[in-house]
Amino acid sequence: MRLTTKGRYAVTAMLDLALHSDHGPVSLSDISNRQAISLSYLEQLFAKLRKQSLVTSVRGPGGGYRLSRSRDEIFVAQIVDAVNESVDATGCKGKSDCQGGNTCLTHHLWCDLSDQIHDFLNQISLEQLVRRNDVRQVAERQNSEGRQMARSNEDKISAAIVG
Amino acid sequence: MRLTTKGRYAVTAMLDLALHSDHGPVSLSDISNRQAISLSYLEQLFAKLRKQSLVTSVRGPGGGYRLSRSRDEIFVAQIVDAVNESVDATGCKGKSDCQGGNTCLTHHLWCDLSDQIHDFLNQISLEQLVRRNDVRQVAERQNSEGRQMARSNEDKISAAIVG
DNA sequence: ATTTACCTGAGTATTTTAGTAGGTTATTAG
DNA sequence: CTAATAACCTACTAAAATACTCAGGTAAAT
Repeated sequence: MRLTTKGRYAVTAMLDLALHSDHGPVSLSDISNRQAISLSYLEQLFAKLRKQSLVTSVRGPGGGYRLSRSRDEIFVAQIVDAVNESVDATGCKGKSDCQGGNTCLTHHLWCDLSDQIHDFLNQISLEQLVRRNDVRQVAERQNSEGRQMARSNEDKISAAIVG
Repeated sequence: MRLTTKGRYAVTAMLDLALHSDHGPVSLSDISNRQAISLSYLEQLFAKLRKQSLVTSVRGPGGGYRLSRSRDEIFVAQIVDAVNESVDATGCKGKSDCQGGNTCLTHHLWCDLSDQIHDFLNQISLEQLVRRNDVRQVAERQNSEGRQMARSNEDKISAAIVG
């Protein structure tokens, strides 16, 4: 179990999806605008999330992504694992031969730690996150900002035309 | 709290130090040989460990590093933090202004997760690690291999001379 | 048909990780 | 004293991961 910014991006995006999934599928460009994550990077992440059956996609106008199951059945650990495909916690690639054919000193140790962190993040569902007060508040603000965002995009376009 | 290979290297090295600290200071080249971590990389790591007062150094022949306090007073979380100087778990640099002056959706979330993982790793001391059976066994093997290592180095030297 | 938006793959920039090289300084064993 | 040892320091480099861009697809709705 590795914990890097990549996993954070994925969890943030999935949480955004969970927050807006009640009105049909959510497009990646919406998530991109709200969470300030580049569209192409989201596409890469969601390709992996889809392969792990965490989301389903709907093509065509009005399409986007949906959670593949209810919010209380999707856990943070699953999301992090989906985007960090190199799940080997030990650096030994699970082969126990990290150091000249033998297990390294902290091999078992890191397996244990990794398991425990994994268990911990596996108890936290999207549902629990959505219920958090701080998340709800930030989400509220982002929703209203979304409309302003549309305006500011027009500003950008006109600025581009003007020079 | 980030969890990468860098932190693992540091914990492995500190554990090696803990295992061999009963006969005076331990040199980085000893650790390098036993744990197969490059000397210069160890130097970088130990510079940080020293700044965080986790180890003390003794210069000159027979010198090396010592744990700054007893093994049951040094915790895995402290080691990981020492080498991952960018301790900001949120990516917002703790300023809560990660997204255009406002907190991002998962800001508080990642702070919480980070705290809990941190608490978890902060309960695990070097003393506990040293007591583990698997660690003792690997350490045993590495100690006997150390003597062989000296031989194989001579082989390398003679090989270099010959060809 | 055309738009929307997913999908794919290739490519780039930045950062982090890991290791090199080449020193200086402090210490000690001989 | 001096030669060896090992910490300490700086700068550089190679490789990998991360974050992002671009240029094209393809599928499904309007």
